[in-house]
Amino acid sequence: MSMPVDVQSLAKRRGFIWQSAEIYGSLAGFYDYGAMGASLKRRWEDVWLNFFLGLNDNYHLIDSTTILPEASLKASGHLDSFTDPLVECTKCGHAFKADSLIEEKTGETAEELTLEELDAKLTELGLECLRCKGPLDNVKTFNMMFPVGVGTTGGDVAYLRPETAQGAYLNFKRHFEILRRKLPMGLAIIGKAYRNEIAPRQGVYRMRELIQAELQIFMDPETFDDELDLEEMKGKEILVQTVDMRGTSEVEPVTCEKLIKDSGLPNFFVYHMLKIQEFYLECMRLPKKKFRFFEKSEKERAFYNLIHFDIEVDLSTLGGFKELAGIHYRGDYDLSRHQEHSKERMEVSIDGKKLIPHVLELSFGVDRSVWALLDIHFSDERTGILKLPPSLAPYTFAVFPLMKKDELVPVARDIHQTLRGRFSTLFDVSGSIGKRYARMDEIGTPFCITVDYETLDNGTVTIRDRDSTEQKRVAKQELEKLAQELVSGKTTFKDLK
RNA sequence: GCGGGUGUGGUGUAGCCUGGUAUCACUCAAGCUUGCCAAGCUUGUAACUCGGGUUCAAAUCCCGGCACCCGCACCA
Repeated sequence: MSMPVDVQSLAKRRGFIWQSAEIYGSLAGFYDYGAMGASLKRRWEDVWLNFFLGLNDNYHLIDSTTILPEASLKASGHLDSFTDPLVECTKCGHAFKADSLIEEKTGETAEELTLEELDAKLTELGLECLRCKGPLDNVKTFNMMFPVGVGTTGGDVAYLRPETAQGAYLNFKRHFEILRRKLPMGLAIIGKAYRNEIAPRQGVYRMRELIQAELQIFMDPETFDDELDLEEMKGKEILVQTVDMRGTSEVEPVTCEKLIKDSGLPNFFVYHMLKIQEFYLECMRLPKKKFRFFEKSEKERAFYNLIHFDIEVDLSTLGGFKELAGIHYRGDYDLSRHQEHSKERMEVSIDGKKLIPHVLELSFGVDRSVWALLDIHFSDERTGILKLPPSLAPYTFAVFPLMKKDELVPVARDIHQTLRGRFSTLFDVSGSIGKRYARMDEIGTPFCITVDYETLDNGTVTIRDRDSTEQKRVAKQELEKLAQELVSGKTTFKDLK
């Protein structure tokens, strides 16, 4: 009777997310959000901001441009490290990284060579295609950043930002002044970033236009610990796989104390790991066994990261643990580089001590996290349910008259009117009551309020719980207060009489 | 980017080999009905990925674009 249900088709059918520009045949790696998806994403961002800005009074939301001048990206290292010199075989068309070919042959680094030098070197070494022995073409660059022509002649070279982080670094000096020269100082940006992926696949996992939520914490590594309530870490466990633990199949929870002792991680780093874990496990309600920190080895991580852990979640739609976020200790790399290239002083003075602040970066993929919510909370029991936490569901409440009858409909409409101003609420009369419950299950609405004949007698309505389908009766007058408590989590459905 | 496979209403599909009115289910909308978990009845909306070629005639055969899936490569 029921059709097969899966997350992908539900996401399209119910208005969460799908490929952009479908009617013209789309481009790979670009996605649009529908009404449900946009709402879910917005709520995720709100919860994120609330949680991470709440860590310190001196953490703030800012915004910055998505187009950046070339010089700033030269300084950040993206112009060089985001560009790969590629050389194609003229016969079979296979592409190789030119510098790797030379390095493999000679054992010497070829990273510094210009295109012409690479060409000359390839000829000198008589290198040919590794696959078919065909002759190689000239070396070309492939840049992961999207170039933008600025101005009428397009003469000013600029790029779409490959990460939001730079916006915080470029504005560091001004914010430090505005926010009264205190450390730590946190600058959060939620916005688009762009990467011209060669072959984006796996749905929203690798997008060319993506949304990042990043918090750059500028701090003095020697005093940062003093700002934190390190007591919170006592006895708490982190789900982590360090480089040393690779190969073991299970992710072992490790206490914060042990992680600090064994891995030599700074207190402040582990403290923020704990906070990120709390965010995913409690705010997003991910199950423990599907969550882990995954340490990147020196080879795997970006050169500027001193310490780098990915936050990975086990997603059935993507076939295993996938990176959703990262926590990176970037040292003073970014500000030093910008000081060097821009000639602007990034050094600050705190209590007589001069330093270039270090950066702890908390970086989140918003699209990936939203997708993870769908993946994790989707269940095909009944006819498809999204068991989203109430704080994230697109609609928090739905109000129904039991039947399309003149005596029930206006009462239900009244209730909808009183709730809709403060909560995301849907009113629906169409179809049987069961069908309306099922529709709400599919988009994750946690609570349905139904007006029935008993409402006319004694002024009570039923509240139905999405996950258990249980119903409880409450007085109409108490709905608004109760709604507030259910949303905030102060009261759960189980607490109701 | 390379090799292979695939592309049909909103969703999931039949039809393609062997060219001739596009199947079925659910969804959605309207009406009737309905005292609590996708009930029933009636009516309706709605599709061959795009472009070119072959043919009297193309969803079907051929070529190309785009997208998706798998493998390789890529993913600071």
